[in-house]
Amino acid sequence: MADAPVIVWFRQDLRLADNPALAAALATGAPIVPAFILEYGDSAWALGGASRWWLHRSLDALDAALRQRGSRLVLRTGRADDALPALLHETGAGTVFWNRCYEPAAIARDTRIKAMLHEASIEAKSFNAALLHEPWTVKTQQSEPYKVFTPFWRTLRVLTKEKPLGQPPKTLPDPASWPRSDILADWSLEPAKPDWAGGLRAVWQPGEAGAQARLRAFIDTALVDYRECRDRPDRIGTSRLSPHLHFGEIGPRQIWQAIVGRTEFATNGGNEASKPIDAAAEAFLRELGWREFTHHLLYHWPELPARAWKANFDEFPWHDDAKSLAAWQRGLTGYPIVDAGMRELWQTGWMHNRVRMIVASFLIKDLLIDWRTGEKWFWDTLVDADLAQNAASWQWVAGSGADAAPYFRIFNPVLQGRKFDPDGAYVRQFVPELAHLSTAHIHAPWEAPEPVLAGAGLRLGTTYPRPIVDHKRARERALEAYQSIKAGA
DNA sequence: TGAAATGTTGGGGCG
DNA sequence: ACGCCCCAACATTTC
Repeated sequence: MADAPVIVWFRQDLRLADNPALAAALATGAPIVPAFILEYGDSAWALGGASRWWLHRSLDALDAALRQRGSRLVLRTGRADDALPALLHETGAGTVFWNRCYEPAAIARDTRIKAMLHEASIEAKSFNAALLHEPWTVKTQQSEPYKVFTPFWRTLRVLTKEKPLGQPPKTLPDPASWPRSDILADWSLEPAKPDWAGGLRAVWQPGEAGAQARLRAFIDTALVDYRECRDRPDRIGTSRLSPHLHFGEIGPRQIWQAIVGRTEFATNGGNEASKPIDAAAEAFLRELGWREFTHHLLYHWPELPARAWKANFDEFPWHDDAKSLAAWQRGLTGYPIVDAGMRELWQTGWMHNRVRMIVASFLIKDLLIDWRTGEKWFWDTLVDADLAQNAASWQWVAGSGADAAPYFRIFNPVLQGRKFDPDGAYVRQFVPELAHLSTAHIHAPWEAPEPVLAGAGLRLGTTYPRPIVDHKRARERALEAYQSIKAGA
């Protein structure tokens, strides 16, 4: 059986370095058949449009990287329950390795498949490539999953020592013959008519090389100022690693190691400059901690994407307001910082985190629209759409989630704009019709005198909308609505 | 990982 | 000089 290959089933681990399933396959010395199975979306959380685009590019990149090592990526479609056994049969493989996914549907699928394979005397082993720690291993002293971030983080900080695995060898052992593979282009993951992905292509380089480049660029340029600039959408102050992380083009252990390694290097220098790097590194790793926290939450509360974590929010009197929803989605609310964010999302498949909080607060609290509506829109439009992150973050803003923002925390879009986009550069970039408005009025154009508007080539209600709600009144309305469910808290 | 309302203080104008 | 009022500026509390 020396020639019987091992199948490495790629899923959300589209990388070669620090890939435990691939490393385990290599350790067997057997030929390796790397495979990816595209499952038809039959759930509420089928791949969104932006994710499909990214996946195409990422699979293409993975295939290219494998081909540089004398291997290739075998593509199949259909239910994994059928496609995987078929591939095992065709290749004569008796072993399949994969890295775990932690979404409820994926856990159910993998559990089912593993049992089926064991039944058929096929060796099936899974590994952890996606998280710093397995969700079932991080617990409070009472042996409960953490519900509050800060104590979770304290524990995680101490627990995390693991180093990433290195690069695979220059050549992967290939099978005597390659099984049939689909043609990636036939999957139609990329948009064609119309091709709306131009803005995405301009910003992103999906794949492992792109992920590594982002990480290096972040550490070299933005990390020092991370604490000061992370909330500034007008700067490149964040890592922008989220889509790479979601697809597993880079793993959290690799990022952790790169940041900590960089810190030690700076500290050894013994100069003053090492201090801010330490603080910055800590602040950034904390965000990696939030990612970990949300994935653990979803593991322990599989209902997180669909139902309020705090049950009293089930009775919240949400508004069904198609017109306002459409204005929000298109970036036509009349609040420049909100509109800039929604248009950045539409154009680039991504939105700065600070602005995500602002637009989410606006949808939930100013428009009183159900957080699940926003969750679905983000799911379809974000290149980093991630079930755990998306669900936990929307519930965080709504106030219904674990360790969530208190319900009365309502963002004022004008103040948020002035504070985090002080020069209006972000608004001007994504809301070009406001480009010539002075900084003094850029976040509240309706307060500008008529001559100022005219001078900027603006006609409110025509070239740019008036605010679709009055924030002051919307805030009062939201507080009343929240009051109505408070009794059940 | 807010914002608004309310409370307190202290400087300066003014009778 | 003194008390009174006004109102920033800052602090606290409330939502």
